[in-house]
Amino acid sequence: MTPSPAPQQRMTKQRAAVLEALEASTEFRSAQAWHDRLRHDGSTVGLATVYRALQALAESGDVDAVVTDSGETLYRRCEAGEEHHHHLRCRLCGRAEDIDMPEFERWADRIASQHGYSRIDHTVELTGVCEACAAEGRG
Amino acid sequence: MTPSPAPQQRMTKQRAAVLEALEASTEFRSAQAWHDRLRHDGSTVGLATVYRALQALAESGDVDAVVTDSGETLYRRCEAGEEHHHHLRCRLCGRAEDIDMPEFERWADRIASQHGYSRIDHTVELTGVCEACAAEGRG
DNA sequence: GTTTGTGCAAATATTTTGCACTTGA
DNA sequence: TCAAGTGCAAAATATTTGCACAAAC
Repeated sequence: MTPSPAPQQRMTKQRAAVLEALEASTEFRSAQAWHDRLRHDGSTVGLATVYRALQALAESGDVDAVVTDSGETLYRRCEAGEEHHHHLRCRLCGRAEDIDMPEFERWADRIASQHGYSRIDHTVELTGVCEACAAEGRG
Repeated sequence: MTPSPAPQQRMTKQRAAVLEALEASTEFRSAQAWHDRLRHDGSTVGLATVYRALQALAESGDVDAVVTDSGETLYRRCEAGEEHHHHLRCRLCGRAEDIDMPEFERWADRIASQHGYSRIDHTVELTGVCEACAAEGRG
């Protein structure tokens, strides 16, 4: 019965580095990719630590996490205190736009109740090819 | 430059068993779960074969595949020749309903073009707790 | 000083692949 | 016949965990 009111997170050098990396980009990247980037930037942080940090941040809502079709989990920093929102992500370069869809939220709730479902959650991911990537003829 | 016009699939005992299992349920299950069920039902089919079969079926559009938050891929039979559709899935028992959302498709395309994205694809997964599970007070 | 975080390596979990053998069309 | 399918075991990929040590508060 330990109360643990709000699991305090200590600000370590490693965690700061992860946050800094997240701040420096708006792209969704896998834990491994963030780790690579950190190592390239001179950090000696361990892979497991990056996983643990991203996990903690995702749990506290400070980063967005999405799962790709291949089962990889991608992370991206989340605008502070932002409302629940969705993403339009370029599947080639990882760039992502935030999009709002208030109509959808209402619609989802309605459909769910019609089918007798409660405690609804939803995942919406739009992926495509952004203008820059399309211009380069990639893909 | 082999033409390979339409990759013919042979109907083997194993593949038939997989299809039969899929037909007997409307729930989303992981490849491993389908394999377990097949073994329980007396089949001696191998795990790799189940993976290969589900993969082939998903590719040909005969089964629906979704990826969970934890990265597992779930499969379910797909109504023959059905249009693109989405699911409302119970995260406790795996039951799922098919839902239609023509408005959403149009809306997604519009949003995407507004941001300059092309070749749009989307993932929409609604999850919740179905009436039966809620009644049992699970979760 | 005690609790939380870290690095490493080993463990897990899921899915894929190489290969010799079998089988459906 | 013979290309496609299968089983097994090993590989690949992605992530988690145990543990001794270090650092934060």
